[in-house]
Amino acid sequence: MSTKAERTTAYIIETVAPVFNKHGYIGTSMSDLTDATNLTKGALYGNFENKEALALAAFEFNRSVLLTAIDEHLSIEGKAIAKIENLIEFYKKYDVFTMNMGGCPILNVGIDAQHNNKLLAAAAKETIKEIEGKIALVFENGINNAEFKLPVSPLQFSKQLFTIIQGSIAMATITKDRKYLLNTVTYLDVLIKRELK
Amino acid sequence: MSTKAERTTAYIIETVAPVFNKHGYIGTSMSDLTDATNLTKGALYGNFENKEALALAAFEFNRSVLLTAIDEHLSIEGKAIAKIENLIEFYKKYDVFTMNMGGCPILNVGIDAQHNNKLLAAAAKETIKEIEGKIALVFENGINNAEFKLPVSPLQFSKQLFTIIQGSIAMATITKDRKYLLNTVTYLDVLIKRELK
DNA sequence: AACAATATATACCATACAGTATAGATTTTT
DNA sequence: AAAAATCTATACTGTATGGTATATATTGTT
Repeated sequence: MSTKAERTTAYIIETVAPVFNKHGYIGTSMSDLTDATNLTKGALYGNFENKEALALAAFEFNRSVLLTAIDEHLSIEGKAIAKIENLIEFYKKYDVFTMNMGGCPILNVGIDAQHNNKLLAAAAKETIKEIEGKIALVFENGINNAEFKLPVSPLQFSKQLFTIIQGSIAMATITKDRKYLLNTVTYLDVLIKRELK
Repeated sequence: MSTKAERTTAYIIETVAPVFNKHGYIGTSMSDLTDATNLTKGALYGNFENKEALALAAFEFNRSVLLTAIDEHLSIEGKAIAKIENLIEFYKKYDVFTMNMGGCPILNVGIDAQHNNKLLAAAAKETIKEIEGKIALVFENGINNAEFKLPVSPLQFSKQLFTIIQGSIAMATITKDRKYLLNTVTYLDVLIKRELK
């Protein structure tokens, strides 16, 4: 069983994660965090070196939740196309999924941290690479199993797929209109079926 | 001719615009602005009511520059398809275009202001609507002139086009890799030619 | 149960923040 | 060129910021 301190650290991270994700690195103050956690500064600074370490742990937490969900949707039994379709279905409800974490962590941190925190910005960039790689792997398997052919390399196709997904997330976020997710991602489904021959 | 005060106000706006666009509403301090403008707080508060008014004027400025460029690219002589292609060509070099303003104002402000400033968030949302409308109008003209048919309504098609564009902007921004712009927007060109029948 | 180790609360830094009052400088108008 | 109007610099609020020192509580260990 985990020690009390470990549980406190975990509690801080998961409580603080949506606050950072919503208000950004600079937009989140230490008192926002003491308010959210009902802990004092002493507790926070006892478990984390500084605000930056807290923000990094918070992003790492959201990132992990997201990557786990993506892995789950890509690892269902069946053909590669089914896996991709399953992932697209996941992104159709992405707004609901990211509700608790306060929006898409990649987009929020990636944009917010761009000129405010190098480590966070690098972490967001790295997460994109990771997801693209996971999707590319599925395409690669599909090709190797003679399921389909692609007009471009698996990684390139994966990048373009994820770009469109991230576009629909950005638009849905900024306009607060989930139709962007539904429509664009539905369109994606049609597109992929046409492209994979 | 414009008065001195008007010129100062204009100077403040254009100087302050990229600072706000890069560092966000909360991430930008009044001393950042006095540094950038080489003016004192007295000058800034003499020309603007408060920080929020400055941020709104700054966004309005960037938005206007962007909309003017879009208008220009959509109003060339020729068929609707040529206009759309011209717009896509513009977005291929969007990173260069937005360099001076510190990145895409719609994306930056739209994400940054989401949980930090309602007026700015609303302004970003409104700008998206405006651009979508402009693009939709071109599609509408193309249909009316019997240039092509669309699988969905002009506005819907415009929304999907702009979503993909904004996706490539988001990805290029977060990963600091302009290939996302080049590749995705090139892909868009192929896609449109196939879709417009 | 007692002790050592650790975690948290409190009180406190120095600094930075948005915003203001006002005096002095600069425009604009006459 | 003088007067009125306007703009800008300076000095100053009160508050909030991230971070720290230390005393007190709470754990984990024997």
